[in-house]
Parts: sequence; structure tokens; C-alpha cells
Amino acid sequence: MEGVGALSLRRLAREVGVSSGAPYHHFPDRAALFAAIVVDGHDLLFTRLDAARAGSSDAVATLRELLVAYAGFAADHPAHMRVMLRPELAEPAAHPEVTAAGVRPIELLRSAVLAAQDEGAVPPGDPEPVLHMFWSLAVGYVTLWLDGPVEARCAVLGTTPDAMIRRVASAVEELLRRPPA
Amino acid sequence: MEGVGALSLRRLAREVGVSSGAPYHHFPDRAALFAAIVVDGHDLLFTRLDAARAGSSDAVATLRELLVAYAGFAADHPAHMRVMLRPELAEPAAHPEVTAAGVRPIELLRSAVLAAQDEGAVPPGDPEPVLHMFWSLAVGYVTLWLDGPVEARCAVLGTTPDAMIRRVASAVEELLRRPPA
DNA sequence: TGTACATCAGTGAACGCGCGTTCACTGATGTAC
DNA sequence: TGTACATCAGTGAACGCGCGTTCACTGATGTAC
Repeated sequence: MEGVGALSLRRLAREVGVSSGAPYHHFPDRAALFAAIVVDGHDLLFTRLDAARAGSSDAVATLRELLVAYAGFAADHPAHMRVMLRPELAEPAAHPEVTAAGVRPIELLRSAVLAAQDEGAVPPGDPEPVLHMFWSLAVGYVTLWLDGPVEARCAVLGTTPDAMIRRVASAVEELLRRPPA
Repeated sequence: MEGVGALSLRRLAREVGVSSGAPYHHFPDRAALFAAIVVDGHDLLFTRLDAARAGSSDAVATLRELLVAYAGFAADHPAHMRVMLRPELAEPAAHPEVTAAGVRPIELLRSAVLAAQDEGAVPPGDPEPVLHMFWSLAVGYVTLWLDGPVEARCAVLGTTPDAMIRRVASAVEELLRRPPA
């Protein structure tokens, strides 16, 4: 059917080298298994974003590095990322811890946007539109990366997705560093 | 199994009110069916983006309206969009027309970025990073919209995804309208 | 107008497959006395 | 140290299900004469 790309409990067990019944000694059902993976992934992502923030000089540099770190997480943990991008697998409605874990990276990003606003780099007013901009940008880039289109276009352009996200993040940085009108 | 959300040939046939064998009189296999949907979706999307471009006053406004139009397409054609966001269903490697159809919207976006560059709104140099920025932003926003997180957050904020994309697009516009450093 | 035939989009039953899940079991590990 | 027992993570066979796909068929439509 879906073959290689399918995300299933049986496939996961197979790759871990274990029988298909084994996961049921640790999780009540498939959704709980994937929910645990999503929570784990968000924790890893948060740690990585937090490190990126700690290593940045100012708020605008932080926003740039958060974008790069988000893509770096996807590159280093593609299996986690793919599960995180398929919310129906974890049935978030039935697993509130999934939604809770996802809030932490967003709140980190939000605080970085607020800091950039304090510096005047982000326009004053409600920070939510700019937050959604960064959030969408990060999710969109890793989606296009993991799904193939970015890799294909980068190959044509003679570059790599890894280098491209740095240039994308720098382009955003450049706009933020313009003097506010 | 996946239940309600699953994208399958049988489910599609069921919803159209037709037996599961009927599609095989029109498409050789499941991948070809979904490939046709993706091509059709990209055509619809292109038409919509083209109309948005035609209705805009300058290049920066065009970029803003292209973002809004992209999200509007997803809102009006969620079923098309979901299939377009699952490239493995259409097996693009086996269906080159899928990739070809996807190029048109990107090229339209690219020409809008180039126009904005001519106006000095987009920094000079390689337009590809800014193109990837808009592309990722559009794909990320509709992904988060269709998957639920944006709708959930907008509900908490007392707004709607439809209104939010306009504000996101306006925030980007505001940055582009700043005087270049 | 009437008859014979080709075309074509549908049906519905059947197939083999991978899936999620259950269950009786096995063997290793740790603890009580 | 040795024996008895509980715990626990695994196995592998089995189940029912929805899936993609095939196939013989049916009925409607259009065309030739």
C-alpha cells in the first residue's frame, strides 16, 4: 500500500527489531505510542531552540537562529518531525499532553518576538501575526524539505536545504534590521 | 484504522457515491488518481494566485495578496490542498506532470518577488531565499490551519485563521515597506 | 423507424495484503526466606 | 547459597478490517445500415 513511507505501529516495531505485539507492553494503543513520540520530539525541539536562543547576541539574531535551529532539528530528527507533522496519528484530542508539549516551543518563539519588538525590530502592537509568520515559516520549510520539493529546487540551484534555510533566515533578519518607517 | 481522516481511493469513491472499482475506468491506479487531483489543484491555485496578482496595485501589495490568496485557496478547497500536501499519494517520481504543475505557482511567486526587488522592497541579490520564505510561509500556514493548531490558537485569541493570515501578510508587507538600510 | 453492434461507465464480489489489537506463552531478572 | 515466586518485556499466532486491485457482468448511449 503506502509501502516505505507509511507510519504505522507495525512498521515502527519492525524497525526497532521487535514483534508487533511488544509495544502494547508500554502503550495502551497506537495513538498513545505516537503521542509519546510527539511529546518527546517537542521536548527535543524545545531544548534545541533554547540552546539557539542562549547562543544569540540580540533579539533579531535570536529569531534568525531559531529558524535555523528548527530546520536543524528536522534534519537531525526527521522521524520525530514526520510524526509531529501528522497530528492525526497522535489523536491530540485524546492526548492533551501532546498539545501541552507543543505549546513550549511556541511560547519560546513568542518571547523572542516580544524581545525583538522591545528592540523596535518588530512593529509595535499585537505580536501574534509576527509569531504566526515565524511559526508558519519554520513549519513550511521543514514540510517542504522532508517532502522533497525544497531538496529538488536546491539541487537545481546548486545548493542544499541546510544552506538555504540559513539564507532564508538571514533574509528575514535583513528585513527586521531595516530602520522602522 | 485512520478512520475519518484517511485519504484512500476507496474512501474517495464512497464519497462520490460510486463503487470502489469505478475509478479504474478513468485512472490506471491510485497514484494516477491522486496525481490528477494534485495537477487539478495546482491549476486552480495558479488561477487564484494570478487573479490576486492582477488585482494588486504594486509589487509589495501583490506579495501580500498572494499569501492571502494561497490561504484562501486552502480554505475553499481543503480536500485538494490536503492531497497536494501529501506528495507520497501521487508518487511524483512516477508522475512528472505533478511536479510540472507545481512549478507554475512557484514561478508566479518568483516573478512577484523579482518585481518587488525591482521596487527596492526586497534586498538585491539572489531572490531565491526570499522566494523560499514566501513559499514556506504559505505552505506552513495552510498546514497549521488544516491540521488544527492555527484554528485552536485563533480561537483562544478571539479571531479566525482567515483574519489572521491577512494580519500575517500585512506584517510582512510592513517589513517590506520599510526603507532599505 | 428499426435492428445490430460497439463503446463505455458503472456494479459487486472476490483476492491478497498490511494494519491494529489480543492472547496464551516464555524466559530473564529481582526479591523473600 | 539455594529455592520459590512475582514481575516484566518479549514472542508468534490469530482475529477482523479497510485497503488497492481485478474481473465478469450490466445497462445506457451512440452509430451503421
